[in-house]
Amino acid sequence: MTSPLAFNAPLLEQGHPCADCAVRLLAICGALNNDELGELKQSGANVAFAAGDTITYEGDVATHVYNLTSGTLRLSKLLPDGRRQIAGFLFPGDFLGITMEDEHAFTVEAIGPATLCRFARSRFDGFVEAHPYLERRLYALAAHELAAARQQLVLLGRKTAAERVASFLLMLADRYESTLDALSARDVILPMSRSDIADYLGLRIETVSRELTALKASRLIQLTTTHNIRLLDRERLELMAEG
Amino acid sequence: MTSPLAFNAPLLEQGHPCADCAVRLLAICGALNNDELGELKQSGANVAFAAGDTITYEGDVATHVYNLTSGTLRLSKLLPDGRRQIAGFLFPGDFLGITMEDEHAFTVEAIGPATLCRFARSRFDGFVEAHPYLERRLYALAAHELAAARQQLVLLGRKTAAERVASFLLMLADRYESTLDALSARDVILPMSRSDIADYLGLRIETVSRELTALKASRLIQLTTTHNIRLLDRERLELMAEG
DNA sequence: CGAGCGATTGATCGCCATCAAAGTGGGTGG
DNA sequence: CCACCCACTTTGATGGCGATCAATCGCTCG
Repeated sequence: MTSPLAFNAPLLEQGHPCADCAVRLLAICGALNNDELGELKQSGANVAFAAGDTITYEGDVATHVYNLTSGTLRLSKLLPDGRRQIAGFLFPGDFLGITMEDEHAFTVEAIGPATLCRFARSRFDGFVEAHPYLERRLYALAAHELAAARQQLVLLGRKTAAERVASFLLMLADRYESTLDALSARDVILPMSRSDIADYLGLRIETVSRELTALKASRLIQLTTTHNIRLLDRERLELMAEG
Repeated sequence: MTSPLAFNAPLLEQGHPCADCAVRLLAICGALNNDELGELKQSGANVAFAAGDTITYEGDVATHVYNLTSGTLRLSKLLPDGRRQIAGFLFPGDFLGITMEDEHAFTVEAIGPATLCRFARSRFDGFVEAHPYLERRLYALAAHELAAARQQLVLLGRKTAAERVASFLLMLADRYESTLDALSARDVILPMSRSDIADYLGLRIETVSRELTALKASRLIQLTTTHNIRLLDRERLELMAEG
């Protein structure tokens, strides 16, 4: 899971190809000025995916990098017998393609309809080389993702089911909080299914469901709909998340 | 867990401060020529730690970066009630300091006696800025660590105790295999205690011990000493590691 | 209105944790 | 040099959390 790490950037003139991009100030584009953005855009293309579509397969050659402009993605890995672990979710503004390997280490799928800004890896690499601060930005993104992944190691290695679910809700809330178009940090939208949550938290869907029910019974959350949760007592939720 | 990612580099003249460094070709130093290495070395200092010493505390301000020259380190994080998760181990040649945050996210401790090459973060950052390919190298390191951490997520989220222990032994073997001074990929040295292994694998020490005993009984490994294991059937071990 | 899928709730099972005790080995002091 | 000590490891007995198996609910869409 990543945070948008928003940047300040000047407004674009009308007609610029990125002028109406919702995530222009996030991810890597926020570090670029108009001219650079135009230059980069020339080698990019908008691509759309439907719910459930696969963007990249684990093991495939990594020919492109992407910026997620709308929707939510999941990064997952399968064991031979079908057990699945979701390594993280990507939200609008997130960059997809931090790797030095030739092959994708994870399968990336669209949870709902999603649009991405795609660049050929070769051209992107060349562009990065010509813009050193982009390199630094990519490094910062990688370092940030690394910290998040290691935090998730603590969750998977040592937390109870209740702690995992509480942590997950707070993570999502923080994520929305740091995003520009957040309604409120209290109202968390879960774009993913219970199955996705379970595979992210190292649990089964029944356990996720039970823990959510328990949180509701304790008046810590309110299940507005299946995919909308209101945090009623953030403080107690934080205590619960950390054991 | 990281791999050394060795580089080719010219021999140093006698008297160079890094001439007798065992890990000069690994980590980030391998990407530098003599003059650059000398320049970097001027701002660095060798520091030694004893078994159990803490190099950095979780939450402390990150004032330095390090290159591990000898020994093994563990990166760990504690929950308020004392539960511990080890996020990874560092081996000679590994770089310590991939972060964009001001504070250390993890506690780093020496498992046995260890020596490190230390640099003030401010000076190191300046040096990196002046040497763009170092920046790229750091990015590659971060990407590599990220891939390793995400692989560990699969282990912690979805693997059984037996699979975790088998995976761990193979990871260590791969690690030694890619290191120059490896005796043989069959003979794995475990510098860390059973407690460290358990906290890395999300298990208890009793379970680690039991699984090692079981592997021995199945003739998959041989416990030369408590901290030396010989892999007798790598193929079956690999099957076991992946479920 | 009915079909079908995802989510919830309930009952039972099993893996690994926990509690407990014995074994082992390395280091120190007599 | 040896005996003791202490920490680490191994082995054994039992228990609990979350998985598994199973049934029902409820929403969405034809």
